[in-house]
Amino acid sequence: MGRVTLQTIADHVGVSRMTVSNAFSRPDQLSARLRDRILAVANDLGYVGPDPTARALASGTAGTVGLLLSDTLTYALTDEVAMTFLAGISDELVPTGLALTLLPASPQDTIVPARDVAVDGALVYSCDPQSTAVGWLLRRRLPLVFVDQAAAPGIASVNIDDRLGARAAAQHVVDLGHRRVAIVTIGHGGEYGVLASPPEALVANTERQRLLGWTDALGAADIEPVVIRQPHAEPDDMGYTAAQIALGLADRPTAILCFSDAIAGGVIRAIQDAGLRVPEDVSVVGFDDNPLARRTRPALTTVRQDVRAKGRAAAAALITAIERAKTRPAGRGRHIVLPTELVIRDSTAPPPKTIAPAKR
Amino acid sequence: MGRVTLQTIADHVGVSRMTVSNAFSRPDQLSARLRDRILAVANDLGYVGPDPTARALASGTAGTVGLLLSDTLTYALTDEVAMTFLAGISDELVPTGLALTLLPASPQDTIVPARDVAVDGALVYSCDPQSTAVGWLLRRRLPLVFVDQAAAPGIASVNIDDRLGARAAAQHVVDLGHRRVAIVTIGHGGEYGVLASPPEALVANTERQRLLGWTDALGAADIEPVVIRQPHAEPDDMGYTAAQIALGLADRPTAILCFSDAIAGGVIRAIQDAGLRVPEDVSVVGFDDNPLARRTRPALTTVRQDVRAKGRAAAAALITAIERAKTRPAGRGRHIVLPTELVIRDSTAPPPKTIAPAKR
DNA sequence: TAGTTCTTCTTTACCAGTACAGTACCACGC
DNA sequence: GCGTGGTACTGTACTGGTAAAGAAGAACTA
Repeated sequence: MGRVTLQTIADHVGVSRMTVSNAFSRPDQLSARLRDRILAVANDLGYVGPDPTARALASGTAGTVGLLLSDTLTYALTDEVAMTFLAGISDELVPTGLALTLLPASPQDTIVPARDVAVDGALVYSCDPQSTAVGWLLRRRLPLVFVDQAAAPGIASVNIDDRLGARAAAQHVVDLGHRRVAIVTIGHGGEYGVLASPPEALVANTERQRLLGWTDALGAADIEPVVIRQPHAEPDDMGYTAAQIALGLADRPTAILCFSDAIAGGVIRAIQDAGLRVPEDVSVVGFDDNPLARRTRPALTTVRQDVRAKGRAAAAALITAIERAKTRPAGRGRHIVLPTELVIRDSTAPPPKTIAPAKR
Repeated sequence: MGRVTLQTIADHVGVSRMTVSNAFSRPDQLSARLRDRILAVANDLGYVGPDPTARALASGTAGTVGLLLSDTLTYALTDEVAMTFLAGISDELVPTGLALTLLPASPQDTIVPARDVAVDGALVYSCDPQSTAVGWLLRRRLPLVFVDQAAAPGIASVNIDDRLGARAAAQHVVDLGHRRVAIVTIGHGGEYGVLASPPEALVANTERQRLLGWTDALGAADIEPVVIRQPHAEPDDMGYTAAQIALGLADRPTAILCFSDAIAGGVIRAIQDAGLRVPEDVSVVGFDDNPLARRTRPALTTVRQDVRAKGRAAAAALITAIERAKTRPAGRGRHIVLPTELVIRDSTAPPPKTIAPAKR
C-alpha cells in the first residue's frame, strides 16, 4: 500500500532522501527555496513528518522522559500533591519539547513499561529502590533522577529536608508545652496500626525521614510519641480512623503530628466529630502546606514544602543528566535538598489545663 | 564499543538472531531448554531486553498511548478532577502493559510532541478541536478518542451528560423557589466578567453544554441568570472574586450555580466572608461531586459525575480503536455519554423571605 | 589565477529489531 | 513407504529514518 516516506517525497521532488530529511529536521542544511518545494510536495502527499519511531531508532532519542511512580499509578495519582509535582515537571519539560511518559509498574512480566517503553531518561518518584521497575531502569543505564527517596551513589537526586521539617513541627508542639503527642502517618508496606518497630525499618524513605525528624525533637524532650500508621487504602478516610484510635487511648494526646495536610484534614474532622476542639483540646500539625491547609478551619499549622519547585528541580536535573550522557560515559549526579519551613497558623495552641472528656 | 544486541547473543549461543528475538518476544516459538540458555547468556552479557525503539519501528507499536490535555499541561493538571480521570485511565491501561504519554502543547514548532512522539493512539481531553496539536494527531491518523469535547464524525468519544446535569441543578433551585440566580463559570478564551454573549459562542465544549443546560431550565421558568466568567489563572481564587461580583449586584442573587465543586468552594467562602449564610441567604450548587464536596460545611449540593469511570471508558475505547486499526483500515468510533446525577445536600434551601444586607 | 571557504546537496553506512515464509527433522497413521 | 502434520529453528526482506563524510560548484580572498 502506498505509504508515504521520505523516499516517496525524494522521488517526487527529484532529490536525495537525505535532503528531504534535512528539510524537516535541519532547515539550515538546504536552501529555503528547495525546502519550501519539498514541504509543499510533502504536504500534497499527505506526509505528516518523519516517523517518530524511525527517528527515535536512527537518532537515539525518543523525545520523551519517563516518570516512575510508586506502586500503581492509580494509587499515587489520587494524591493532589502529586499533581503539583507533575505541574512542576512540565514547567521545565514543555520548553524543551519533551513529553512525559508515565510508567506504571506492570502486574505481568511479558510487557513491562519500565523495560519496554522508549524514553530518554526517567524520574523515579518515591519508589522502593529495590522494586523490579527501578531495577529495569537501572539496568537500561538510563539517565535517572531519584525524587523523594533515598539517594543512591552515582544517581542524581532531589529531596526536601523532611527530617528537619518534621523536627521543627515536633519542636513547635514541644515548645507549646505538649507532653502527650501522637503521630499519624501513612505509607505502604510494613505493619499498620500502633507502630512498635523503630523508624529505620520503614520502606518508604519520606515516611522514615519524617519519623526520624519528629522523634529527634520529641526524644530530646523526653517524650515518647504514639505512632499510628494507616494504610493508604481508603483515600476518603485519610487519617480519620487513625485519629479515632489516638483519641481513644487512655492517655489521650494533646497534639497530633501528621504525615500530610490531607491526613491532618481527616484528623481534624475526627477530633471535631468526637466533640473536641482544635486547637483548644488537641493541636494538629500537617505537612506539605497544600492549598487546602490555608482554607481549612482552623487554618492548619504545617510544614511547607515547595512541591512545584521540587518538580522543576527534578526535571531540570534529568535534562542535564540526559545532556551529559550524550557526551560523557557516566556522570555522577548531584544531590539536591530543598528546604522546608514551619508555617504556624491556628491549629496549634498550648495544651489544655485539664483534659476534657470526649463526647459523642 | 561493544554494544550488546540480539546478534551479539546469537553469535555467543550459536543460533540465529531470529531465535534470540523469539526467546524474548515469543517464547512459544522455541524449546524451553534453548530459551533458558539464551536468556542466561543474555543476562551474562548484560543485555536488558530488545531495544524499545527498534522494536517499535519493526513491529509498528510503541507500547504507549498519548494524552493530549488542554492548553498547557501545567494548567490542566492543577485540577484535582483531572487526577481522578488519570487514575481511571490507568485502571484500564495498566493490565494491558501500555504506558501513558502526556503530550504537552508545545510553544515552539520545531519539536511538537503531538507530532513527534511515538504513540499507538491518543486521548484528547477537553481540547479545542481546532488547535494545532489536535490537527497533528488527526493527520497522523492515529486512533483517537475525544473526551469532554464535541464529538467529531468518525472519531470515538466519551462525554458526560453535562447539559442534562446542569439542567437538573438549575431546575432544583427553580423548584426551591429561587428567582434571582447567578452562574459562576470558568474556562479559557473569550471574554471574562459578566457575560453578555450567548453560550453558543464559547470555545470550551463542557462549559458551553453546562451553560445550555442551566439556561434550559432557567429559561423555561422565565429567569434570566447573571453569568460571571472568571479566567482560570489563579487556582487559589477559584470562584471567590466572581462570587464577590455576584454578591455586589443590585439584585443580589439568592442562588449560585457553579461550574465545579472547586469553584463552589470559593463561592461559599466569599459568601461567608460577606457575612451571609449558606444556604439560608444564598444557595450554592456545584458540579462534579469531588471528594471535597461531601466534606465541605455545609455539605455541597452538586451534580455527580463519575470521573474515574469516564477515564476507564475513554481508555477502553482507545484500546478497542487501536485493536481495530490493526485490521480494518478505519473504524467509525462509538459515542459514549455517561450519566450525571443531582445530589442534594445542605448547601441549597428555599430563598430567604427578605434579603439580608451583606455586612463588611 | 589559484587557493580557500561556504553553501548545498549526495553517498554510504548504519540504527536494532520483527514478520513471514521457508526448511529440516520427527512421529504418526495406514 | 509415503503423505500429513507438528515442532523447532533459520533466511530473507523489510521497518523509516539520521550521522558523518564527501563532492561539486559558487563566492571570497590574496
